[in-house]
Amino acid sequence: MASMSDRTTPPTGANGSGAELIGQIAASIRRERERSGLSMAELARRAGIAKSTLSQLESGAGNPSVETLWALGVALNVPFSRLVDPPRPTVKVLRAGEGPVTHSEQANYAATVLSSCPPNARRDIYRIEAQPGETRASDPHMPGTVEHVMIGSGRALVGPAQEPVELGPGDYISYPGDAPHVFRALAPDTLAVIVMEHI
Amino acid sequence: MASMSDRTTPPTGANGSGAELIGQIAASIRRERERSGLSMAELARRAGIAKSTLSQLESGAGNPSVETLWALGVALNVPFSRLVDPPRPTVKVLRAGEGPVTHSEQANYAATVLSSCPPNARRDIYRIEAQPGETRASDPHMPGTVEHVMIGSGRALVGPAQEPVELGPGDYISYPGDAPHVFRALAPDTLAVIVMEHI
DNA sequence: ACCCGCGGTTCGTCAAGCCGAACGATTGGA
DNA sequence: TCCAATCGTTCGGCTTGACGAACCGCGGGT
Repeated sequence: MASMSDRTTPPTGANGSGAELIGQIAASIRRERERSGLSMAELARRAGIAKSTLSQLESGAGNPSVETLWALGVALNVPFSRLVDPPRPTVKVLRAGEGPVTHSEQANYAATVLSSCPPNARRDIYRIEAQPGETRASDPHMPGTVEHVMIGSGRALVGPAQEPVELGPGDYISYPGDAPHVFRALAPDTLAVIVMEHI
Repeated sequence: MASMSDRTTPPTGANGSGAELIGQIAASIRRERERSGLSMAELARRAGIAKSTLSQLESGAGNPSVETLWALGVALNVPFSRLVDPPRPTVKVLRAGEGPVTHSEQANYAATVLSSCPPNARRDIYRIEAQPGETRASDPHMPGTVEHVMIGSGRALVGPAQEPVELGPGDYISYPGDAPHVFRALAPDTLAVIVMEHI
């Protein structure tokens, strides 16, 4: 079980495409609107669209333009993606020892994927267990990527390749992941979490 | 500076709305298409749309329907949201001691917001430093929320309220955040990271 | 030189989104 | 009871997105 995937907003391809999509949007809009207790007229007014348009959208007669949908997202104060992809989650536990296959392994470096998104979605979570040794440099990832690192125990030198920062237990750093960056353990059994988000 | 916000895909409202949006979409589509080395004709074919449509979209003459945009997302194998919101990040460091104002503080519990998203976006990152004591129960958050917890040091009982799990250093768990759940430290100075994502 | 294929843009047509207004249905107050 | 306000739906129209075909520009093969 190397993947441990959980879904997000992936163009899955296994998607019923058209009708399926607008059905979800219709349901999502109605759900979010009712959740925030607005009437169609009020929501339409805030979003700057005709209430007739909104009515048709919620009734599933759809395929709105992105501007329209965006306006609704703004008015509902809800991230765009939630309107096109409603989800439901589950519980997962991963014991310290049992890496579900340690993803990337090198002499002094062991990373485990805790939670990843399908093909190339929005964020991955890694557990890093590292031993002191030479600097481990990562090539830039997708543009727009951000990495968040939190040290659990030990010490590490981490951050942008040009100006890494020394961190200890409880320390946190975030930096662009689309530029060269490094991670080097300074103490034995250094434990860290890396959240890599692709935005 | 309780916020430490970084942007994502929020209907920010401070958005140049129309033209701004379709401009971003135009750029994103072109960027992603070229990144995957496809020609307009080929991408249009895979997405099942007319290449003329694609041409107009990339040229900024836009406001595509969601179906069209979704089809492109599928063909490009890229999450929907990336097509409407490209970002750029910065570096931030937070030393163990210096909570930027410890966000939520109780006798045996101290949570610090490491990284949060505007109003109600997609994910927040917390650092938890807890002392043994009574169980700390969290009310459900937004529907669709998922929490990821990684223990850095110490021990803690964490998970769904009905069936929490005991975790030690390096242990990881994820569970629905829209249902009641708990976090109880079992050892002094228990350190944890919580990634809360709103999907 | 010629032609064929390919990448990208432009044009004319058709369908569909979006809009304002008008329409039943329901609720609450004078 | 009647009126007014609100909520949601439905109906012409104007606008615009999506499509196919035709159109330039280019390179490679014969």
